[in-house]
Amino acid sequence: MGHGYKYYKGSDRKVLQAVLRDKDFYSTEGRLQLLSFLKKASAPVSVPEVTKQIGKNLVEANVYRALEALADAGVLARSDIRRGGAHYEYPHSHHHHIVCSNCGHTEEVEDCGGKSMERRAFRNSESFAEVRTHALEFFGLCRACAHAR
Amino acid sequence: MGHGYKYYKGSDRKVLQAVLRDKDFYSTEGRLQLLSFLKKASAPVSVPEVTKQIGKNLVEANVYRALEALADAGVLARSDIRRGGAHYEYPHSHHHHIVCSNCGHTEEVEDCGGKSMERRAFRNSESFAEVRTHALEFFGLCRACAHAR
DNA sequence: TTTAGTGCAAAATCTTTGCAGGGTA
DNA sequence: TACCCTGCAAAGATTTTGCACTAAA
Repeated sequence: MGHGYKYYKGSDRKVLQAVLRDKDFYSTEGRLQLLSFLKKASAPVSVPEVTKQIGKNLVEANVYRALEALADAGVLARSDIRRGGAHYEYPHSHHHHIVCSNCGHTEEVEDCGGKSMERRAFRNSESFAEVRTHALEFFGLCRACAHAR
Repeated sequence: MGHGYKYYKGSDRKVLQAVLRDKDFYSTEGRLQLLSFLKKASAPVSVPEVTKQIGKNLVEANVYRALEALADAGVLARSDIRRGGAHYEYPHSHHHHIVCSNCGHTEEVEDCGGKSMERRAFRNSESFAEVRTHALEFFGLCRACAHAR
């Protein structure tokens, strides 16, 4: 069995181009900007945020289309973080998040044994042909918000 | 340590009234209808869906307020299920869902060792004072959609 | 040249907010 | 009575859609 990733050589831009081609996406300027931006971001970002930060080169409607497609293809990870809509991030590693219910502060959580959970969920399911992915989020109170009570 | 639930005697309505009072909510007609509806539902439901189904007795703005408050108090469970906004359900038991990415078909998944995951996430976190809950969803393809390819 | 991606504009959905009046403890 | 809850109305945020045009393969 393979190792599950590809070794891309070259500059960041070329890496991202290769990622896109590998998934049968046209390698366009807009998508390269999106991926590049998300690759540098340190937390999941919402569509309006991405759009605003990148500037006028991209239209919001299209960012929705692009990020959703990239997430469906597994190039990006989507998390529903209970703060106004879907958030996306570049999955440097497989992980999840703890989110402060009060202020939205986010911290990464290392892997949870996700693949084995997926396998178990699939085995016990009655009507599913495959399980492709999962989403896991923890919610609580960060120390700052806990103090402010 | 306790067993984590209360034994309520009496009719459904009285049970729900007790649940509400127990959490310091006023026991109002609107909330009783919401809880009663969700208790019978077989899958997580969105706010617009609940509102439409229950009828004119409730205003959407209020359903948002009520369900969010009840979820925060632990009376309901919220799942962000990648289908247009938050969904709520009456937690007959602690469980999660597998959702078909194609058609939205939903099936329940038994518990995942959630409490121990929460404890582990909390222990490894750097800036959190507590972890209260978690959300976990699996995504895949149901058999019907897999065949239709 | 064939197919996919994009900008633009409009609409549909989902959600929040403020406030005055009515219900619950 | 005191406080919470609700309806109403309005605004804000998020997301989807159609279509003509452009860019990538």
